Amino acid sequence: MKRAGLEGSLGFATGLVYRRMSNMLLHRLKAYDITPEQWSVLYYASRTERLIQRELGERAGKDKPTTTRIVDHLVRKGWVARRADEADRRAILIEATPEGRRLIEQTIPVERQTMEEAGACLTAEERETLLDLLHRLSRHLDQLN
Amino acid sequence: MKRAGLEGSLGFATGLVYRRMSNMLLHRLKAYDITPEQWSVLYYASRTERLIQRELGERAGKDKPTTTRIVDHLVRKGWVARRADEADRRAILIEATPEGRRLIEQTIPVERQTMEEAGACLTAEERETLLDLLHRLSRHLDQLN
DNA sequence: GGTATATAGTTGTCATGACAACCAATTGAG
DNA sequence: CTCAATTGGTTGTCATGACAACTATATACC
Repeated sequence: MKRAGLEGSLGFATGLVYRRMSNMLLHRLKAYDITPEQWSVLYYASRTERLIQRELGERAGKDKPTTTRIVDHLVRKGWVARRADEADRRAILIEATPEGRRLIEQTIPVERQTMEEAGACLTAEERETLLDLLHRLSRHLDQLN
Repeated sequence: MKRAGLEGSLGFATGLVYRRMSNMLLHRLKAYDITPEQWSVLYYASRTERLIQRELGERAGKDKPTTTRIVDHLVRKGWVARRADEADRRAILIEATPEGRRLIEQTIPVERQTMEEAGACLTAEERETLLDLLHRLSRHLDQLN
């Protein structure tokens, strides 16, 4: 199919969709004073015990400096705590506080609902297809480095 | 299908793919001293005559402040010029310079090739499907505002 | 054991993107 | 015509993300 401008570019198309989705979620989360990126980090922090900062960042898809700064924000807001790792003194264990856990439980439905509405123009099957294609791309791009 | 963590979230998946693709292109364009976002704006500037800054930003999917700043960079590098619009004295016409046009012609194959490699894990048909789903999402999200 | 290398984290700088506040010019309603 | 609202653009602030440089600790190799 012939497309005008950059509409045929995968990078351009994913960027547009990502920014719009992220923005939509930003507004829905505004009442909770948390950004989508902070939310994803707090989410993973709340799901796992004994997670060091590097692992947390990797799961959330963030690099080291970004992880440091997002965790800084979460600490300042009282949603996670940094704790020494006695086994490896370079490492820092990140733990969600009770307030952080409460916030995540409250907002999981907000995230779900937002993604639901964002994807409402697609059938359930199309959404599955899209997720599958994105996951394959993601893994492929990870390997290219 | 059951997925761990945020893998089932469309926002998380598109964000991951977008960042990785954008990063890949950033490296490929490094030799030309242009970022992917600047590239997309210069691309549209080079495709159309008599484009005012707002229109340019809209096509490239940027808001007003972002457009101002990206155009600032492009002007500093000598790839576009700002020109008064006699019909509307609020508006500014953006025009790609010959150097800007030369750069875009040189780098269009770089962008194409990069997206080609990025999408190499998908069949041509899957790529079409993906683009179609993304375009539909993009339009849908635009309407939600 | 001692040195080179790798790993975990922090900090600084820059580009992008979101938002709000602002200026100037244009449009529209009366 | 006049004043209010809209439109085009800029600037400031903050969060995110990329990169490089740096510190401190751990691991590997001789």
